[in-house]
Amino acid sequence: MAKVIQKRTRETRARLMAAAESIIAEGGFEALRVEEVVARAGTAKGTFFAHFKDKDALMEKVIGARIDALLDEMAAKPAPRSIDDIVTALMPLCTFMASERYVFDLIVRYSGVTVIEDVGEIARTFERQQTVFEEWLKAKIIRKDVPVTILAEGIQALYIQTIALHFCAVHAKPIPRERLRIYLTAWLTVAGDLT
Amino acid sequence: MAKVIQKRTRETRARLMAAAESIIAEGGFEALRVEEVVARAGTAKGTFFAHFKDKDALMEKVIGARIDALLDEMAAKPAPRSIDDIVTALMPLCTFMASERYVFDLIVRYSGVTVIEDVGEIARTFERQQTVFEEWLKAKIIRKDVPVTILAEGIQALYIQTIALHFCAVHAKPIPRERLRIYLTAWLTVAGDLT
Amino acid sequence: MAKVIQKRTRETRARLMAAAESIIAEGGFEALRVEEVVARAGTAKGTFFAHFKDKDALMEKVIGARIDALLDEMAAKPAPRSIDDIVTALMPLCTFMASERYVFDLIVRYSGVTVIEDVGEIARTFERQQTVFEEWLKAKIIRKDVPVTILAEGIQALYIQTIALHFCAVHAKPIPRERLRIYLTAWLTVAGDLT
Amino acid sequence: MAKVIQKRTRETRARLMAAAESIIAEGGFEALRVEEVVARAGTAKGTFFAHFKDKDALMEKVIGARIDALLDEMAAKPAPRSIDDIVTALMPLCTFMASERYVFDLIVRYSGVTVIEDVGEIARTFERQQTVFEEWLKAKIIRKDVPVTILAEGIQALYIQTIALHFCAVHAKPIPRERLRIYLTAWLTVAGDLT
DNA sequence: TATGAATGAGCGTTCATTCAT
DNA sequence: TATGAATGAACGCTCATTCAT
Repeated sequence: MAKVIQKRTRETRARLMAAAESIIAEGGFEALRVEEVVARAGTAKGTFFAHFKDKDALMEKVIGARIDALLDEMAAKPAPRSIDDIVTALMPLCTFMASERYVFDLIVRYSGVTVIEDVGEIARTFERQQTVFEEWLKAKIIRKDVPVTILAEGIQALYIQTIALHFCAVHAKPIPRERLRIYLTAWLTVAGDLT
Repeated sequence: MAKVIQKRTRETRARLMAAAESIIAEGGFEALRVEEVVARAGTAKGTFFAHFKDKDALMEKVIGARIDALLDEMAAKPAPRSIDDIVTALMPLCTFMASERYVFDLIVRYSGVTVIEDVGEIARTFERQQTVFEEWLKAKIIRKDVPVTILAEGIQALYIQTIALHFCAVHAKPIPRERLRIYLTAWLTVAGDLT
Repeated sequence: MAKVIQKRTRETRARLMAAAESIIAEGGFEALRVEEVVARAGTAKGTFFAHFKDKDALMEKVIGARIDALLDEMAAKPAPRSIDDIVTALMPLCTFMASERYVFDLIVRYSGVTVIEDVGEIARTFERQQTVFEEWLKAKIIRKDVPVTILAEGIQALYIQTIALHFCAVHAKPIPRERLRIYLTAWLTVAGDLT
Repeated sequence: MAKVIQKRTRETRARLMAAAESIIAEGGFEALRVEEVVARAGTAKGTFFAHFKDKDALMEKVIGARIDALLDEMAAKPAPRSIDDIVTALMPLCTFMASERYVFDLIVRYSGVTVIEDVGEIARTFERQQTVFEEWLKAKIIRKDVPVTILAEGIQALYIQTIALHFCAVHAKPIPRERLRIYLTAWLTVAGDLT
């Protein structure tokens, strides 16, 4: 009995998510309006807020799913063997995060756990990123004088810095992978050649 | 005659700034409302926007002044001689930037130059930071395999990451200077001892 | 200068009121929607709430105006000379107040002054009613053993009771003036003949 | 078997009523939420509406029970022998009805019979009130020129008016029994002395 | 009977920003 | 420069009631 109800709930939520996805596909994340979501999902507005605390909670779910998909791909491929490989491996993630200022801001805002019991979707993906990065760093090429955990956190700091600077500049697309390469070379090696 | 008008203008602007400062002193940056500012300054709302392009422009002015004051202190002291000294020197800046989520977000958003001709207050202080950091790095202790400019940018990336993680955690004050020290040790030396 | 602005304000408010009146004329008070008012007035929603605390405040204004108009008529005619005359004179007011359950409830709720400094429109008309009633009662026909003020308050109590009972019964229109006549005969004379 | 089910039904209903009573005891009638009632009763929302037509039906039950208890006390005492006695006898009822604006409004709304077949709890107590008042009025002190039924209705009108005015004023507790005394003196005697 | 997810329609709010005077 | 009424677009909320299971 309880299971049946859960099913209906899941279906409604799925309809809401699908509606959100279609809106985002058409006009981007920033253009998403709650009113439009419920209209497309064919539900009442109250239903939306019964499923998601607020609009941001939905955004977290959608963005979290996207990042998860990217991390799946990253984890599926063989670990990068060089700094350049790492940069290449990071690019899809960077590209997504830099796709919209709105998305970047939202990710940065929710990238951490505010209260332990209540880990948000995005925060969860950031923890997963750490795992993926650490896996990469077990390869031989990397400096050994710094714990892998710290190196992984640094990768995050440096790719986020790269995106931040990208938004600051006069929006020169694409993401400047050269800057990211320089950062990571310096960060991950002890005698990097920076040409 | 022109001078008289300029004087009145300056006075109005000063009243607006003073009103803003007093509101911030009482309730923090986030609580500042334009409505409240003009009420305290005894001007009309329109007057506010005749003096500041928008609310953020006022915020930039106030925050820029604060950072400038901190940079003045940093520049006045002798250059730090060790990683630990650098961390210590960075703490006041980190503390201010971590004082409010709102302040941190705003600084990050405006830390870069969007359009060359229109360098904002905060962006200007970030350029000044680069100069200060580069000055520090001319001391002997630092790795030589990476250009000073890149190292300075990395310092920024890493102290910002430290603050970001600080906001994520369950707000364990004070700013975890230990994390910052580890980051900078790894970043600035080629064979740091991290014990 | 201030006068010019006041003029614009007055015009906007007039447009809002006119829009409200037209909606009420078409569908009654209960059917009034704020959204529809601002749509017809051609103003923003924010403007509505800048002029009226809430929807009820607008209702008070409109209903207050209606009652004032009725009181104007009542005051313009010669004072009633008999109980029957009084009943007749009261009927337009009763009819309006009984026109919609929504209107009656709203009038009853706002008929008093909650805070001295903030006399609402409807409360004001109730004070005016007292004056009108007292004027009537100066005629000869009325009992002299009770102060006019008390008698006037009683008239209010009894016509409201009449309307309340009217709503309770299975909505037999029109307002049962017979019941009101009996009440007032008993209230205003010392030896009324009740047939 | 049927009996067993009836027992469970009765128990559920009792739990709902008890939950409602405890909420009212803590925060008053107005603060009662169906959500909270079912939460405390440990039932589902649907169950509530299987037992009570709507929220008002529950309110009627609770308020009706309170008024009945007051009427029991009134009926148990000897009939009042003077206007002052009547006022005294009415005070508990007035006090309860004036305890909350919400209660007063709800009672006024349901005090009459809307459809003959469906006499609500509150309407029933109002009919009972008539009987009690009429019983009182059979005593000698009262005017004889008006039928007892009308006098009883008038008592209702006037004590309700008293409460209404009480809500209007700046909430001067307690209920102004002096005003009620004046009203009833005028209503029930032919040559009342109001000094 | 019991369940509880879904409904629904409108209200009030927010508050930086604009613009006619 | 100064004024301040007007803008505006969406958000979040309310919460009694319904209905399919």
